[in-house]
Amino acid sequence: MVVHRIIPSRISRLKDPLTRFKPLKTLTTSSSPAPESEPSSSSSSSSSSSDSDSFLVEKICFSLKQGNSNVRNHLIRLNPLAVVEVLYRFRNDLSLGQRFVDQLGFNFPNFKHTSLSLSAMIHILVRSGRLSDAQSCVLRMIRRSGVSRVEIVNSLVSTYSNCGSNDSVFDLLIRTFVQARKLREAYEAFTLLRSKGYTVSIDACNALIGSLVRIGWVELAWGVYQEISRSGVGFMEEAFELMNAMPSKGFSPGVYTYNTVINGLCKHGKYERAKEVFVEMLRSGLSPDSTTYRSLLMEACKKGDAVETENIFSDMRSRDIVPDLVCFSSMMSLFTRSGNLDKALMYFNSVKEAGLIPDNVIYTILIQGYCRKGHLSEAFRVWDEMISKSIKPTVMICNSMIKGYCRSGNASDGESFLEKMILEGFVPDCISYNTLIYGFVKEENMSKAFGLVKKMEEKKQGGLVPDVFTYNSILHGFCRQNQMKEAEVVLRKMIERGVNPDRSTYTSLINGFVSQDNLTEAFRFHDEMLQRGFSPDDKF
DNA sequence: ATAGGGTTAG
Repeated sequence: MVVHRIIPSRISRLKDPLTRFKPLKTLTTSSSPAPESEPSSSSSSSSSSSDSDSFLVEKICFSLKQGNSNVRNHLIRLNPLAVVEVLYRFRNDLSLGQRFVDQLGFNFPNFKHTSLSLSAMIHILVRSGRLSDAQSCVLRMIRRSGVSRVEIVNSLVSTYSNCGSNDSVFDLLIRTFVQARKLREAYEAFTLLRSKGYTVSIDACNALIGSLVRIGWVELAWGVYQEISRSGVGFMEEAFELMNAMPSKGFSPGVYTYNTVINGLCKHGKYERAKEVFVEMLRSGLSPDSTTYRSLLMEACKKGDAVETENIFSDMRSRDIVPDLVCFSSMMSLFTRSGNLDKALMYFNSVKEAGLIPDNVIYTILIQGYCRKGHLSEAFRVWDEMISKSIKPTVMICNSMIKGYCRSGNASDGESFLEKMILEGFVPDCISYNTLIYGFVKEENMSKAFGLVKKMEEKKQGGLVPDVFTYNSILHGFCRQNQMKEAEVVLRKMIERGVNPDRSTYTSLINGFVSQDNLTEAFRFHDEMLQRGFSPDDKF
């Protein structure tokens, strides 16, 4: 059985840099270092490499090479420039470089580093593969007050070759900025590095682009993207290399980057730009995947552009990319919104042809489409099919059916439907009742409407609280029947109950008074509406 | 340690 002893080099490999850089009480000698005995940059600051400094550097290097693990006595007189000097000496011996860094951090956690000394340590740690330790140095560097991005980048760059470093140091810098949510800084550092001819890996760029896109700084993300694509061959080579290196992951970094940018541009309504990037993607020889197409397709749907949507869709099919349920539901929603139910039904059938199983959202959209037009029998056909596939009707679907009854002028059948569903265990919500209430109001059946308001408040029906939609429906009903006194009572009641009137409330009131030729009252409510911060309806 | 979601009321 082997007993492992804890030796200094083991301590130095402890994962958490903070514990390592903190002096351990049990290990520090009784003569703990007084603050004034700690090395400081001010003590011998002026000369960059005085004779005493270079002598000190020699002594430290010698001691470390001899395997003398405790060079604490020498380190006491150390200044940041000497740190840099020592690390330059060890550029070809990473284990000694690490030992020095660890000794320094272990004995003097409060050493007053400069950007240069931290940079040198970062290079050594990155080369040694100790990324989390390197990252804590980066954090230390970027958190030092009054340090500009230019200084940070310059420090890393000026110590770069003497430390025998490589560009993955810059990846770490960018990633650290990104993780610290300092995206402006990350972007500036990226730009600076690129202007100096250094590269940042595709991965780090993607992390930056993704974060920029997420907070809406699509312009900056676009800038990073352009810089990547402008740098051309090198980057693309790297992309393809990576792609070949990890086929098991199943995605290509090039496609990934484009998808991030395209999706971000779509999300922020910059569809035309997204299309430009898409074209650029095709030109660079990459194949768009379902994510690429979904971003474009969904944005085209949201815009209500049916022609564009169908172009994207057929383009996608021509590449044998199978659209998923989200693509289909987006398209069906587009066509039901514009009243083109034939098209919606066509895509509903395509769902099955594509080998997908329609879910409740797909059924909702189709049922809703029919119900909005009052085509109850079609809606029921779809409903029956849904039930036969053992998909349970959701509140939303039931509400759509209620809407369908009301649209076809049959609010009381809608109420029967609701009651039947309640018996089957369905739990209605405010929208269920509000839809029905508005249906009765349109049929000028105010007593039924009132009855439902009472009903929705009953505990056994769910104990729902009437909201602004409920009150607006009732108030609207009174206004249409020229019962303006009653309408005002409703207004007062809703305010009293803490439900704020909205633009629709005032529109009903104003319209009611106008149709009675009572312009004084109409203007009074018009002013009140403006006072409450609602802009007037287009009608005025 | 990297992108990504669809459906309801006046």
